[in-house]
Amino acid sequence: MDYKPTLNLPKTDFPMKANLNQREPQLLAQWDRDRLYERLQEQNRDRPRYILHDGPPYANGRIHIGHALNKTLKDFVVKSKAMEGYLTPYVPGWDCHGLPIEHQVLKDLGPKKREISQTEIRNLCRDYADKFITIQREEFKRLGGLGDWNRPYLTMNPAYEAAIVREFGKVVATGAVYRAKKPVLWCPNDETALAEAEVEYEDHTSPSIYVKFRVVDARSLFPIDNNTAVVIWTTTPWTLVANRAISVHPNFNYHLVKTKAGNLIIAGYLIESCLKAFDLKLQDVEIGPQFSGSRMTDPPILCRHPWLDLTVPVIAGEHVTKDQGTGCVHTAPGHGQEDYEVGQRYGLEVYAPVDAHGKFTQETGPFAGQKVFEANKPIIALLKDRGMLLKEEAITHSYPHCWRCKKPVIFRATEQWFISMETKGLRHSALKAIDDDVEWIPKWGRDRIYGMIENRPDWCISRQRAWGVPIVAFSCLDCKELLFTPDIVNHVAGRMEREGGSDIWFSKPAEELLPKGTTCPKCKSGRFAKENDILDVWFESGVSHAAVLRIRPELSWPADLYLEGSDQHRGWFHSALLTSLLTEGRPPYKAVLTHGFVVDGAGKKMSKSAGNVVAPQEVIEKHGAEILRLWIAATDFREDIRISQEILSHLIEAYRKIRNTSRFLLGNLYDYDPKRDTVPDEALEEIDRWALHRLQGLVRRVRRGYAQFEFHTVFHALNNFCAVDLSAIYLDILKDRLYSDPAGSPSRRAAQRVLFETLNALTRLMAPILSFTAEEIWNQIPRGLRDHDSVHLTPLPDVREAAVDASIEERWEKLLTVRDTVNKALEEKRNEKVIGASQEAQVRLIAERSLYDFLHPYEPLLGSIFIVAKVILEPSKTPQEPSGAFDVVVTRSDDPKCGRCWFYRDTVGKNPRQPQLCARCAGAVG
RNA sequence: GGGCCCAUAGCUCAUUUGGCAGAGCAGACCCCUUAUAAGGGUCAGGUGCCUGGUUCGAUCCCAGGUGGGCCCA
Repeated sequence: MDYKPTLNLPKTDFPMKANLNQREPQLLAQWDRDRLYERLQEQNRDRPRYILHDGPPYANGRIHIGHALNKTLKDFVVKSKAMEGYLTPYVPGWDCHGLPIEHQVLKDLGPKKREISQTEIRNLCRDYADKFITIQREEFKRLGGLGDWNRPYLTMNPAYEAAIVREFGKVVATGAVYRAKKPVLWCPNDETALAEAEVEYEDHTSPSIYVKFRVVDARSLFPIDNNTAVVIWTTTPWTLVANRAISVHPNFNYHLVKTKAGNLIIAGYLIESCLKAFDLKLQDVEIGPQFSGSRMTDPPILCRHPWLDLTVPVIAGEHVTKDQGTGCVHTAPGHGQEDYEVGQRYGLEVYAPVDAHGKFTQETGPFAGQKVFEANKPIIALLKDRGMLLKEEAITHSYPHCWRCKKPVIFRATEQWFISMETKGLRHSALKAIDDDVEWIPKWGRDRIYGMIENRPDWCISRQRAWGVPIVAFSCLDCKELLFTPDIVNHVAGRMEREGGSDIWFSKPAEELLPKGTTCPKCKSGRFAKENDILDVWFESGVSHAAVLRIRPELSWPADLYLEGSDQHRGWFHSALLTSLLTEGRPPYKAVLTHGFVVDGAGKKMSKSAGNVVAPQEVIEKHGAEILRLWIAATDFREDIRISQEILSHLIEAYRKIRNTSRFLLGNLYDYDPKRDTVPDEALEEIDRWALHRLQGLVRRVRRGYAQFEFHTVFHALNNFCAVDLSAIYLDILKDRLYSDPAGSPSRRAAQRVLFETLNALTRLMAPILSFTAEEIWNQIPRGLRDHDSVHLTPLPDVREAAVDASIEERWEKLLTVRDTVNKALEEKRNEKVIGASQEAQVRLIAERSLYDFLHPYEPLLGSIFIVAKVILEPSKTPQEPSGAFDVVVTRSDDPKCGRCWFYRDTVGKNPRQPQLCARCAGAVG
């Protein structure tokens, strides 16, 4: 006879197979339809706020795995904080302006780009950004993140643009903004400045020359004569026109080398290679006194420019290298980035006598009007003439070229806008704020940003581009006076806000933008020119704390948390900190959490060329966003995070374990109604209380994990709890009671009570991470048994102190150790084919006295704990055994097998009405 | 080349500060077929990146190196 129908086997609609890629969109639709985000805000509106401020991704391209990582981590924070009882408005944003979009638009336009206006280009850029915001928004939503996706902040919105201008105005009002000349990459062919991203490095042949700078004052460091010189090496002879110094490395040693070509100052490391270049042999020269670079610069040795009537100092520069040249570096602050920086430290003139066409200006005398590259020849001839040229040859090296015209570019100093790190003490206040006002998670984030702020140059905030927000400033056409008072800036900002954004700056003349009747404070003229530059996009996103946190009523300032990749120590954390300190006097965030980068299974960075890129869309398509979320949760994100097929397949396994465990819980609650069936505490067996105790431990660990943003501990705790405490121990032992005891018996109801509490807690604990699955489970709990429609509206479970029992933990640790040994003995007999299922086994436990005394009260339960037919407990007769020692003897049970519960029982057949059943089952069948 | 960081079983990670290296998953083998494209059990797995140093003792502290990541040059 088949007794299966008489058992209380699990029943549930919750499918074993997740089919996540189909089910997830349904859940997303449910959340959308139920306005889950809005309801969560409404429900928690009187709670304290927790503001996670979203760093705006760039509105360009599809999302990659790094985006998925970042947005999902943010969702973990938002959901867990909401469930901790905070009001958690989350407003996603996009960074819309900037070069990459402008590039792409110009590239798509092709030759037509020369025919259309700046406003038209800006419109195309806006369309482009809009398109990708739409795409990215859908891709982000697909990840399951909760937020105000319908009302994101966009840096190109008129209100945001106005806020940018107002913040710029505030910064101007502090007096920290100034204009100065700075070298930028310049394409003489296209007559435009280029950003670093706009240059391509190509091989280029340049003249390589060694030039003597005659020493005029050696500061008594060494004797000099007319033929004593510092030797420099350069591949851009034309920049010698703008030479203002010679840099040496303070830590290098330099020698005076006496040769027939003169007494030459060269770094020790480089003497050999230089002599070779000069066709000199070591035995032909005399190596004179040596001295460190720092001695040469303090006080500075003075040299004579090779042809100009100019004295140039020797200065210290860390950028000097020992792999090429002479260790003495020609320095032209107007024509090189490092030259500029070192020049700033010494107050050198930023001299760049080159026009937009790349031609020398009038002040260069004989070279005026010549293109700089063409001027190399006459300059070399001049050096040779004056006996200052030691060597000339051609060299092929990597050199920046314009991405558009493919021609070599130059460095050329132009007027730029800066925010000073010093005049208003910005550097100092930033460093202090980093230490005093911000929590950096992990802690080394502090060191990283501190070092950057400590060393960074002034912030160059101007760009010569079309797609951005203008630097709102005017200059008097008559007297060149600069006009950018806070009042004027705010006036323009107001108009931008009301009149469709920053386009009006580009479409209207200066007089229409200024307040009516504005005159030059200096010369009273009424004719003005607009500034042409736009703001660095880092300034735009940097002020989001003002443009978003200060503006949106549901948000507040400062943010509790900024959460981005570790590259943002240089980026958004940095720009937000500086702007906020200038305008608010304190940082815009209380804490900064950083995550690492996604790398492949071997720990290598992902790149198209390496072919190791994992696309989030593909993972979602194949396995579901839930698996992606689980991957993110499983890894310690503070370090680099690996992803590979292998890693994903392990997570899929872990997911199945959690899912199936939940399914088992659900399946055994089909006939349970807590209102009707809850048994009192006394009805719980000790193992039930052990399970509840363990559950409290899980709650404690998981809550701590969320509180400390250590999601991987949450994952591991959930995984271990499901796999070990539940699946391998408690649920395995419980099956007999659940299936075979009468459906309404107190023993079964006690088990169900535990399962219900466990399911409820487990589902909520997993909800911030396994958001889809938790909701799917929640949907399966009968409506009357849950106080919220969505699991995401519930609080995290609290540790129920009444269920915490350390003594149970201790006792069961011992019992489970005995169980392990019994399992080993069972396995031995299984391999000897004595038994198959453990229900066939009879176990004789011969225990040392103290263990015997401990086990004795459990004797009737041991069979169920070990899931065997029968346990016979005996005290050991061997004297003086170590405490806890015991023997296990496993035999096959002599009793018959119950046809219903499959245990071997001596009560089988005792009931004549049910001859195939054990006493318990006979009673249950009735 | 510089700053910051990382390196423990095939994978993901280990409970508070130096004290005999642990989980889960994967693997191999076995059981069950009443969570069933599920469930249970047993076993095997580590020169804790390398080399030195401090210490009674180091995976944990220090120095150097190797490999990797981010940022900068």
